Amino acid sequence: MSVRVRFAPSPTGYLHIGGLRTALYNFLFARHHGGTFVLRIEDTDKTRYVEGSVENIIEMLHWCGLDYDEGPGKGGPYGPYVQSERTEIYRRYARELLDKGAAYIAFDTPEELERMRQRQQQAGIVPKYDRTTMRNQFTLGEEETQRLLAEGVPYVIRLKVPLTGVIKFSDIVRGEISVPARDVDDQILLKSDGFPTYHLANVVDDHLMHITHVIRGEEWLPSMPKHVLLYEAFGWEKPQFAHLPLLLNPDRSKLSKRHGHVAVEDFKKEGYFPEALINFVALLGWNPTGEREIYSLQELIELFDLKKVNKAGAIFDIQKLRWINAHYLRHKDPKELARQLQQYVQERNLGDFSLEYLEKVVILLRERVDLLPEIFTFGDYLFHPPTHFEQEYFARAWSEDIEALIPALLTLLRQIEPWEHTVIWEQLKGFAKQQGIKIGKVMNALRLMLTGKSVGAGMTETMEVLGKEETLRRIEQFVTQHLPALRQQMAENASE
RNA sequence: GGCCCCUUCGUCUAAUGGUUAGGACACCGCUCUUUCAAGGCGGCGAUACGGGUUCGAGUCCCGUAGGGGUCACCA
Repeated sequence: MSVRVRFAPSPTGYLHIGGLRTALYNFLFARHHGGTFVLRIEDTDKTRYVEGSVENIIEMLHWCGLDYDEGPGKGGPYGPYVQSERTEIYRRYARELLDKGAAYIAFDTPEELERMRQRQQQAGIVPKYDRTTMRNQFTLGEEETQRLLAEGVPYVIRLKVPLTGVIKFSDIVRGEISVPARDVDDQILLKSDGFPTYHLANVVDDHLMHITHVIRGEEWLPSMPKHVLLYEAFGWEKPQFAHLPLLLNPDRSKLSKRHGHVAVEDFKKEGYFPEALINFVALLGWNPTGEREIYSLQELIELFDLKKVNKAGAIFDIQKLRWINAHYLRHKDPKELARQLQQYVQERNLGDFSLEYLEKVVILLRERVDLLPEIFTFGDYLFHPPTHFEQEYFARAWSEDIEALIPALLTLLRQIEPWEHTVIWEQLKGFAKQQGIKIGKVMNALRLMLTGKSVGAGMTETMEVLGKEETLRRIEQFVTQHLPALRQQMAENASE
């Protein structure tokens, strides 16, 4: 039987980084085995639905290269793939459970349930639905139940969990697990609004969609006994289960947006590459060798093995993500990067720059930043002449000697041909030697005049990218405009 | 609190019962050098604790401690 897995998010917001990891492992498992990857939307809670989430989930999965084979907008043999369009199915199966005696009807109001929990809490026992004292099929009797139903009194359908015995199941990553039945609650399967809860819908759909492996987050482990009971009540063969370790905040709690963003979309906006995000997230909880850090999606597919998934949760370390992103930044095709950079340029209204120019900018700065858009802050001077000059750097890099050399320097630069960094470098070295000055002093002065800041890419390379004309213009502008202003500032500071 | 899960450097992780417990991020140092990076080289740094099984335990068993998840007409 061929592998069929599903990613089943609920549309309550944006695709979460933890969701992405779950989706990724499902995807990798499916592709590794030549199976099918299904997307199913679990929107059985009308009150939590957020407009646009389905689109966001699909868009982000696509951006990451995790395209599904069956699902909303794509169809497939076991649709519909949106649970709110399948309510009839769940009602039918809930009725089947009723007929089989595996579930029962209950009429308790939310207030009554709340009071029950309070009583239990005060008595020091674990809150759990009490089948023997609440208002349900058993305490009310068949006749009364039918009467209330006929009257249209709201009701729910609950799972009839055995009072004794042990529920056992096995998990691919965690092995054998058993839970005493008395600790399992009589879960509501069908809500009074006619919608199913997760537990019913999930089990029914996984069965109907022929899912062979359920790969989901560890937060679902506690509800496994209920699901096991459901499969047994229906007489269905269970899929195999794999509960993935959680993604954690730095304080080891479940990953949340309290410690930074968690929406995949936010990482995209910040300029992370999907390859980097996938690469990073894949290695959170699984590792093929431990000796390598960089893997393409294709390699991940080839190497993926559910049995090697870790048991312990993993802290989401943004530092390492940045490092991986920086790695991709340094190894991607500069032409492609230039195209991306051009999009950012347009979004930010920074002006008109040719792809040719942007490619040079990328090559110049890619080793100095972790994220492509950081080029705009780190290398702002490549998009407009410097308007701000670091005072501390000015104090260090500027001197009377240097100032006296500017006319000669301009003359030298003007006649440099071709305007290439190796030639510029040789000429400047000769110039420094001839003037009896350290080359470093010349370079620092140039850096100050051309960029305004103390750190940046190689100076002669920067000059080449800027072009001769722009270089000369900036030097002249510095001397005529910025220098007097800087002097004045320095004087003001000194007098304070 | 009940139940369930988990525990190797600060972090992500590797290690058929036999390794000086390996790699990577971060940090530190050196190197390169016109600044800053990148790269190269090196350093720091871990089997939670206590018992047992075994010739031999990170690895198997038990216990303790710590952490997490979950206990809804949410998923």
